[in-house]
Amino acid sequence: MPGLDFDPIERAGQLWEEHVGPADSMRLATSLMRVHQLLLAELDAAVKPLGITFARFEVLRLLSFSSRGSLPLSKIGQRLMVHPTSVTNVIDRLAADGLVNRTVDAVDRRRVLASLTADGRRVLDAATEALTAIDFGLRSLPAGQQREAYELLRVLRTPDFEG
Amino acid sequence: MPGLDFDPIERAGQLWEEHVGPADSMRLATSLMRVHQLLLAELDAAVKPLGITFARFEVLRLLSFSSRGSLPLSKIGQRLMVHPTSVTNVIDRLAADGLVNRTVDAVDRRRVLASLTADGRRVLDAATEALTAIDFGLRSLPAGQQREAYELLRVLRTPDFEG
DNA sequence: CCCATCTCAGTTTGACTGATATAC
DNA sequence: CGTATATCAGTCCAACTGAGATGG
Repeated sequence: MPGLDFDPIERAGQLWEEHVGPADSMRLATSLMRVHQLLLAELDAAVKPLGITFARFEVLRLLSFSSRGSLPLSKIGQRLMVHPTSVTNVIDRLAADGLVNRTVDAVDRRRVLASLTADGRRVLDAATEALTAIDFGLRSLPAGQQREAYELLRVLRTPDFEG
Repeated sequence: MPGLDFDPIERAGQLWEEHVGPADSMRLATSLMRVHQLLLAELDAAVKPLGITFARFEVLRLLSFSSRGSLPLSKIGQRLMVHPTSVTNVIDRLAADGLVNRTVDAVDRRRVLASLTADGRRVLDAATEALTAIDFGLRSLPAGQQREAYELLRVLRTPDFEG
């Protein structure tokens, strides 16, 4: 729809080199911002018919992968790198929609455990199908290059896992 | 600070392969979300002492690169891929802080031109220095790999420029 | 007592929708 | 007239800060 006839980030990079200096990091940072925006819009649109966002899909997926079928909110926050109050918020919404249950951990009653409901499982499966069908918004990149990009970006995530 | 002793996205990818199927696109999409979050937090923190966000920095930079020294809001939206109402919003804030001026285009009076003030120029220069000093949050990646990552991500931006 | 866990209230940001005024 | 430009009102989301309640 919009469609410029040139690459605006490439142009910004050229001007940066003329007026400021080396532009590699500025170009990549700007590019990451824009790719994130495009990707998130596409992923959210894909799961919107199911009444969730991509962020909520990630929570449902994490719960489905847990061995006990439930996880304390604090662990969800650690795994998804989400702020404690944000976890409370997203679980609030998922619970209001009947996709997860909240239960107090009998062993440590400070903890609240979240688990998938039957509806949550159904929504997760449908979302998985919808996202797989669009290759997570990345179909323009062959699988090999997806792996290359993943490995490059992985270095930038090392603060997450003492790497 | 948090610091898991494993890579949570790598683990999610392994479980995805066991339970769902090929995980390349899921891993890259999740990785892009997380890298964006880390990077934006660092870039915003770097320019926060100047009273701006990274998004506002991008507007100031774009204005400084324009040949006339001013741009219609519609053009700003096209170049930065920002929604019209978001442009109005960000220019509102920059104008309230005295960093840009708004003037009506004498040639086409539907248009509003934004231009840098002297203060805006000073803030832009300081922000440029602050961001360059931290290599735009990408110092963990050598310049060569920054270019590789940029080229890979560029493919994902082709919807932006009919490429 | 201190610390961990979760929640609540409220702020900031950015992206969006739909409607409107103005000018070409 | 229809179209383009900008704005306004209001929604939604996510991240955050600071404060508090509860339990180990």
